[in-house]
Amino acid sequence: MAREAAEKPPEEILSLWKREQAQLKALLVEQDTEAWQRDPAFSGLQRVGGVDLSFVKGDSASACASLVVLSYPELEVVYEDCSMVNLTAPYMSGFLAFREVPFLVDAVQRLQEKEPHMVPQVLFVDGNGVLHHRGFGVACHLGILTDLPCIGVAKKLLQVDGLENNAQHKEKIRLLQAEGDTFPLIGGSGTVLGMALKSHSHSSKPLYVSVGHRISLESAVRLTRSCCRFRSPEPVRQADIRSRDYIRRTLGSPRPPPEQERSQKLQKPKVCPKEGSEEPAGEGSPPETHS
DNA sequence: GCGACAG
DNA sequence: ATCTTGTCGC
Repeated sequence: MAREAAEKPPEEILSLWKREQAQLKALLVEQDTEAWQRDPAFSGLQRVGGVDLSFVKGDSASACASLVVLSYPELEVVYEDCSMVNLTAPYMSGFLAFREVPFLVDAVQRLQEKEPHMVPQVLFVDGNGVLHHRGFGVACHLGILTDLPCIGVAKKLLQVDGLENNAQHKEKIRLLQAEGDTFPLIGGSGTVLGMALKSHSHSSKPLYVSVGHRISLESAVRLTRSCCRFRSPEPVRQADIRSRDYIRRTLGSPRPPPEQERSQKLQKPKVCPKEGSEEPAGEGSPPETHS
């Protein structure tokens, strides 16, 4: 049933994907387009969204795609959509969107149809925006396909355009002192591709923020700061937590070793190796928890 | 053969 | 992404 995702796509496909990224990139807007983005207190911002995918452990093709919407500035979850999906494309650095974005777009469209008033005014995406091999990461891709402002938030530095996670980079990280401290990620051409941000006082590893669509880097970093209760922005963190929980509740224990299985084994003793029986004859029926 | 490699 | 418990620290 759960086919594995496809093998590495042939060069021909990668060429098509690169062309598509280039075409969509022409539509990219890397500045603030909304009034609330320029407001010192983000007045007018009421809903922030987050998306993420979590995978079933042994299966690189089965995942739970989740979209959550939080109230701003309270950061309380007001909408959640989790759904199991079967991925087709394999993961390839530089082409993450072709693997994950179709399911995220689906989730956004479901929301737009069913509860348009709940559509978020900005989406936090787990991955990069313009900090990308061809300047068009998954956050840009999702932004263009949904026409929503998007912010790319990665947990690891994507080493592109001269950016390296070398000793100097690590030293800059070490110099990030207080929560909110940043340093620019400057590409070979001198362009600022993103910002490393210490998003939480107790986090030694920074967040790598970059523009997805319809927001400036300055606003993106400022809003990311404003949405972090812990290391990652609350919308993404909630999407992550809830997608994992959904998997655990769904496939986590389809058949939690019921007592019946144990009695069957006793009735049909297959093997009784050696003398020591490790299992105390007792039972361990996990209290069925409902809801 | 070795290093890179968002999620 | 996932494999993984306890553990050190505030």
